[in-house]
Amino acid sequence: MNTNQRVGKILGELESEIMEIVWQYSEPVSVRIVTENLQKKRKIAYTTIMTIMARLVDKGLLKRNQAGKAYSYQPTYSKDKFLTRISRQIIKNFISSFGDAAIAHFAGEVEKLAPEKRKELQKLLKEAQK
Amino acid sequence: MNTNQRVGKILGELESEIMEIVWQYSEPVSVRIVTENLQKKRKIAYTTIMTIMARLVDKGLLKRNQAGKAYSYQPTYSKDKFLTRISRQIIKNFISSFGDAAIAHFAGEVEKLAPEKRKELQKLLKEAQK
DNA sequence: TTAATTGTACTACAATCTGTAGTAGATATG
DNA sequence: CATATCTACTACAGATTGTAGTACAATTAA
Repeated sequence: MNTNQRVGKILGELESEIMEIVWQYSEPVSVRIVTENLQKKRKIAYTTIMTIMARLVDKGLLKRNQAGKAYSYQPTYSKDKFLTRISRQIIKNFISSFGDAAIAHFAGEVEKLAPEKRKELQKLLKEAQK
Repeated sequence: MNTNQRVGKILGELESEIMEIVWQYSEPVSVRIVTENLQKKRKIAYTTIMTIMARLVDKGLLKRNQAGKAYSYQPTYSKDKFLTRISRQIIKNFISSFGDAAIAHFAGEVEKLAPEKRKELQKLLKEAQK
């Protein structure tokens, strides 16, 4: 099946990478810092990062504050909270595209892909049942 | 949070609609039939449907056979199988973007969104555990 | 058999998203 | 003041999706 390569993608590749870096810091970060991080891996222009970070601000995923001359950026949501929200959206979309039955597939697949998480999931389910 | 409107979308809106229609038929369908179905809801050109169905063939989601003059289209995968595959891809993408922890969120969210599926999920988990 | 209908192939185009980055102008620093 | 740094603005290409027209082929109706 050749659905596009971005099936179920939430953010662009670079957007995700940047978010990961930002989440790694407990302090607000500058474009400079993110750029340095990314340039360890590959050549990429400062202004590219800047553009993407501005877009992440537009999307509400980053907040920024003036910090002297430069801006400093912070995640709007903790990674945890973000993942929760995003999961919810994905699942909602999924259901709204393909109906309620869709959900069982998620459960099944989550399960298969992370057998080591099984106990954790069961705990979650049990708790929810209370 | 304002991530784009297509967060976690698998197919385009129209693409999904068309797939749903095709899945509804046990027989292969023509573009004509799908068009008639969709036109009950809104004005849309025959050629539009045709284009999209050709794209779905490209993506491997539909197969087509010559049926007299026209083509007839069939889903490559049952809806069930499709959902399974797609779920898997989404989850993989999710994990590859956000790491292993991501998975627990899915579980949690699946759970919250479909409390009535809880037993079903538990059954799934139990079976998988054998 | 010719004309109308129907179907497909091909082409096109706009909007959106993403990655990529340059340039200009402002500001801070030496 | 000169240089470095930072942001704002602009640009652009490729992919995806929705939208549909046109041209040509084939089938069917008159």
